[in-house]
Amino acid sequence: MAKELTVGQVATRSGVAVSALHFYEAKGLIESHRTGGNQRRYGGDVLRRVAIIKVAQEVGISLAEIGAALASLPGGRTPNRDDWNKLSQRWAADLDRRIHQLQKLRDGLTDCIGCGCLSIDRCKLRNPGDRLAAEGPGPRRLVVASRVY
Amino acid sequence: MAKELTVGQVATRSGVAVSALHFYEAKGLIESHRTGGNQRRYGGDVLRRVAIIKVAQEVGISLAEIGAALASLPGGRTPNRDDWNKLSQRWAADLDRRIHQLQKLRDGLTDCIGCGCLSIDRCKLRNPGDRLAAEGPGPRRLVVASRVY
DNA sequence: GCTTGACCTCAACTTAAGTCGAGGTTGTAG
DNA sequence: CTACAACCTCGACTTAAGTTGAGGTCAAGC
Repeated sequence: MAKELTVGQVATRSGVAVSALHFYEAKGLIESHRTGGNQRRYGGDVLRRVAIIKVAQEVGISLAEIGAALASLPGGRTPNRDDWNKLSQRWAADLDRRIHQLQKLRDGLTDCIGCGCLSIDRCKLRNPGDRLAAEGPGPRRLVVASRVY
Repeated sequence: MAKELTVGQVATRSGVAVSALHFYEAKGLIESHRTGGNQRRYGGDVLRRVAIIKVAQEVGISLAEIGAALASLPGGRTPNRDDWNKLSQRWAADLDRRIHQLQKLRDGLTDCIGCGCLSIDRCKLRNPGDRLAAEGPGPRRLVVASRVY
């Protein structure tokens, strides 16, 4: 049997703070069972889960989305190569979309250099149709949320 | 003389909420003078300023950075074509950097598809050297802030 | 001259992703 | 068997970019 890990061990091995692990657990992203003295013990699979969480975060995916993705893994078991495949592909596609959106914005910005058109309605960047260009998991997730919901 | 605008008028014309305009003013991004009855009145230039703020935000630039950029405009005057030029170029360069970072991440993700290597230290995505790949004004500005400062 | 809608300030709340600290318990090395 | 490190919970705090609401004032049309 793989040895059980304490929070501290998971923290040092994964490079994530203990408080963050507590937090992930509260959010249902990872799980543990408890010792008689109410201390957490983790199976070795938690390291891979945390690794996935971190990678996904770097890719710009929110914990909520990560949680949903992890929860959607059949049976809630430790993700295997195939599961990871699916997540990777999904997230790579996400990333692609965001890259394209940013490229569109960049092109618009380049076009606008020197045009001084910002207050004019026809400017690409100010065109409402293109306004959703920066949508998706981006810097303004909060703003988007508060605007939309 | 260009007619003065009320907050409400600026709000409808710019598509930004009144509360957001108050907020921008508190942050020093826009200015107004007051009527005898303490109500805000704006010059027409505020519309262009707000337009610039929105575009910059869509590009992923924080209000703090936008404020700094606007404040750096010589004399605090209404930005003219040349000023806009400089800002555009700066922001386009920013955007470029972020696009490249995301592309690096995407490539890493693609390489990893099916490799099942997440728990292995040599994985590109888990390599500490590449960890800063998602740095910069991105989705995790907050996270970065709370980690770094 | 009064009513109604737009405006004012200020404080509290929101979201995400945690961190920090207080006050108390557990587990292990010596 | 005791000291001390590591663990526990819970609540408050952080940042960004605003929104919401209370309580009060202003301006414009009739």
